[in-house]
Amino acid sequence: MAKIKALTNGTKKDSILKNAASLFRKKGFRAASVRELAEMMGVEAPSLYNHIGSKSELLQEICFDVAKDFTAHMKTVLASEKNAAEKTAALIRFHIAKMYNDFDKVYVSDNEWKQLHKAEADDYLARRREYENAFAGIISDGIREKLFTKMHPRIATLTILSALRGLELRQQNKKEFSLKELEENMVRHLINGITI
Amino acid sequence: MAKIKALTNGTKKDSILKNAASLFRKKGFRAASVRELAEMMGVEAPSLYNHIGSKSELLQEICFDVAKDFTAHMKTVLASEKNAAEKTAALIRFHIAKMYNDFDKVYVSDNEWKQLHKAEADDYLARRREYENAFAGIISDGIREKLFTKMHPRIATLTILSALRGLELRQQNKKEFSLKELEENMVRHLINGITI
DNA sequence: CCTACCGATCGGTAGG
DNA sequence: CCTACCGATCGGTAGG
Repeated sequence: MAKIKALTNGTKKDSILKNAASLFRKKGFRAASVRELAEMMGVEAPSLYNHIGSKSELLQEICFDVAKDFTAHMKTVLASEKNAAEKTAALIRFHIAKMYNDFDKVYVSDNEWKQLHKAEADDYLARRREYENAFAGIISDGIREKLFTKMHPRIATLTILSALRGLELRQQNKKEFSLKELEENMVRHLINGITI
Repeated sequence: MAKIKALTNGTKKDSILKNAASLFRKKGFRAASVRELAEMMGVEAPSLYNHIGSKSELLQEICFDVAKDFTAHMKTVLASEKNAAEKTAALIRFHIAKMYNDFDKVYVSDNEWKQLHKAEADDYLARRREYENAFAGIISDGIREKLFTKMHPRIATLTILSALRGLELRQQNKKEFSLKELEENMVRHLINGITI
């Protein structure tokens, strides 16, 4: 009765996920069809179901993989000896590098998570809120330590995360500036803007 | 043969557009159905077609209405006597106010324009690029006038516009801070960050 | 991995 | 403004 699931080859599943992230980014999750994804993989649509459970599962794996990375990094930053400004800079750099090196997945996670099924979307949003609260906490520390100017920590958090999440790093941008250049400019801009 | 189109009542069409913007923002354009929109209006789906040409037309009107507003504002700023820092601040304030007062439409325009038909998407993107070029030009002026620090004008533009476009102003945010507070904090953050 | 196929949903039209 | 309905497309399954 139950179909025997092929052993997930690892490489194969990764390849599907990579193509899915690219497709979902370009067209949006709802506009992207499983048939198109199958074509990218060089197989017929039903064949994909030997490797995936559903289209929605692909989005889930993309979103929660990315969320896990950011949450893990936040944990190490919070546990570090850095001061608030250094912590903020480390978080900013991580966002930029992730976006630069793994654009499709991060972009899809940031922009298509609303297409997750309700339970997963709620879970994703909860993690996101937790991340934002931790971020705002660091900003508040910075204000208390007199590193940052007096301001609304939530707004500063919103501003920084908005700038980082909204980054659209097309191929053309990558020709205009390097990752290092992007990092240095953005860190300065976003940190100096709130530094005393 | 040709159906006689009901006179666009104005109020009615505006009401449809408002509901469409709200629906498209919450679910995304592709996931939002004409049937749902009809339900919001209290009619059956086919009845909507006495007021609209197509679902896609609604997205077009939302996106190009918003684009027109931003382009028009850019024109008046460019023609003003302000210096580069003042011009940049004026642009930032306009973005924030628009986002605050017309969240659904601006959000849909920023996040769903990719769902426009190819010709319109290309047109929209071209206008967006023009806007970004004008913005980057002002930043460059600011650097030349020694108001802004030496930096990559494209990256500064990307950072500012990304922060502004990515703003998600839910009801909850509006309780945490006022429009004025948001404006003052963000303008300071994004301008001080590049000011000498 | 494929062929054959299904039920659901969608945008939109005909006709009144 | 409604009822009735259509062609297209979609995610996914059966069965081999």
